[in-house]
Amino acid sequence: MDMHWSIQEIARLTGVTSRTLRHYDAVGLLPAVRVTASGPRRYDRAALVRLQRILLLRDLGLGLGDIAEALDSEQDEAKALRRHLDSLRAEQHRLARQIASVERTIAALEKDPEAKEDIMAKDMLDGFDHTQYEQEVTERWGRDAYAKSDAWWRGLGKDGQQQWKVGAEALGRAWIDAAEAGLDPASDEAQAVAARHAEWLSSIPGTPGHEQGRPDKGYLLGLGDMYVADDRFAANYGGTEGATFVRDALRVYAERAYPEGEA
Amino acid sequence: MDMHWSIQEIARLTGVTSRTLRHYDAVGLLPAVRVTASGPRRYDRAALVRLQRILLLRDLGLGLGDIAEALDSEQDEAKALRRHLDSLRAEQHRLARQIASVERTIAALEKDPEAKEDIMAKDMLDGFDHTQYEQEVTERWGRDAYAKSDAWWRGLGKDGQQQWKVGAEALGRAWIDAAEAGLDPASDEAQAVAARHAEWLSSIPGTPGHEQGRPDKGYLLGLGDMYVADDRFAANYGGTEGATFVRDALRVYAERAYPEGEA
DNA sequence: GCTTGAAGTTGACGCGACGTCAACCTCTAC
DNA sequence: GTAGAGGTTGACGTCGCGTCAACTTCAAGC
Repeated sequence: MDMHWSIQEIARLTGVTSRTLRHYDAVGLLPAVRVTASGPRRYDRAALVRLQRILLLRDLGLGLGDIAEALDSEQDEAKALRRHLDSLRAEQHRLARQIASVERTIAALEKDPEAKEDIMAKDMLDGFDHTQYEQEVTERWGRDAYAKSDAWWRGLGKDGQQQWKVGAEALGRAWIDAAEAGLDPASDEAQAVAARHAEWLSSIPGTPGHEQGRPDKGYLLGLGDMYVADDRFAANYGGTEGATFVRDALRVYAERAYPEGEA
Repeated sequence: MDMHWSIQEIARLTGVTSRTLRHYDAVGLLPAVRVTASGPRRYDRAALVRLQRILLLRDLGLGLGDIAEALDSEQDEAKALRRHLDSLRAEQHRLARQIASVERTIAALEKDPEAKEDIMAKDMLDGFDHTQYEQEVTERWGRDAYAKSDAWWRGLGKDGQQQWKVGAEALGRAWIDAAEAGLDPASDEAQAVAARHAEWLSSIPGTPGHEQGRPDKGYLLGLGDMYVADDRFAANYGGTEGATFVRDALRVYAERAYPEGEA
């Protein structure tokens, strides 16, 4: 009645490779008994039972670290499994959103094959009329602001205009990602995007606050409302709900970045 | 009108880190222009456009290698995206199955908390009555086969019996995984499990074919049918449909492993 | 001229769970 | 003696960068 098995016997028995067993030994997940320091590994019945539990949890998708925790801290496999389940569900939602995005992109490519350049990397130098926003900007920030802004725009030149638009695009993607991920507008991730947004705005000459190196608080809040209210702006942030997320995040950012008494 | 930007400008513009840009340069995905070999990297408008396409595809979940292929081989972004979509869907199904498994395991743990040992690592030395299969084995393979088998079983001893059961468990998991993955019973993966199954069977003294080092062809096929017909056996392979998968895979294996004329 | 700072450069390690050599030892069988 | 089976210990590769570390270069302020 043998009291132990060789590494190959365990491997054949359980269907894992001997390399895997050596790895589990190396990381301490399944220590093997050794006669001499550098002699063959031997496994006893207790090891075999432990390996079975390891494999069960591994099949359920847990990482080796989590498996070690669950097995060693005794009594909370269920807790570990529930936590794991949450992360699996989150991953599934992420996948679902990604699949939807890929489908939309494919559909757009198929609908208008010639639009590839537009979709894949809109040059945006054509088809974008900066002046279409004249009324909004003028009404909200005064004729002077628009005049400065338009002069700024024409003064940028081709490269500068593209630079501005690329920044807007990148921010749009970042906002959409954050909103679709279901983040809290007050979360660190969302606030980091808000900070990028503010920095980007203040880099534009002619915008209120440009001289101060950071956007005017009222301007920031007003922009947020405008994104939500106007579909043309909202489209840049994934529609009205995306724009709402942007507005909320900007509000939180404004409250934090401009303490009491500041304009 | 500047014709190029520094690495930091591109980073701020697009929201990626400079480390990422260096990486893309290093792997050739987005080569930068350099004045001297070890001087600063410079990016022009073409690079900026390429980077936008890279980021779009990256957001859709493609790997850098796939992105490089899609961008360089021109004209088949849609093809690359469709292939990617397939893998995303496969991953989603895998996740769904895994979630279901975790849920079942949690439910089992909650329903009977004391069954933890049974579920997590059934010792199986208790509660498993080898003799309950006497009738089936006897009827199908003759009283002599059962007598030899039973003598073998009792002769195994505690360790040997556990060894046998652990092998059966591991095979069960492998079969269930293969069946749930939607594999073809004739696929390489399924046939590899079938080969393990055959090897495991032939290792048992008293089974038809043990002396030949490989199971009797008829025995193998008969077992497959028995797994499907008898729920108690089928339970080891995830129910009737799992057992059906096992039977089909074993049939294919038998046809291939025992060419014409062989028994 | 000297210091400091900002921005750039090239390595190199780390992550996760092993697969996959490579080089070597040891025991048994012929 | 030699071949083969089965064991050992490294060490590299995977994927997409994050994160130091150590160094250079350039412009501004003292």
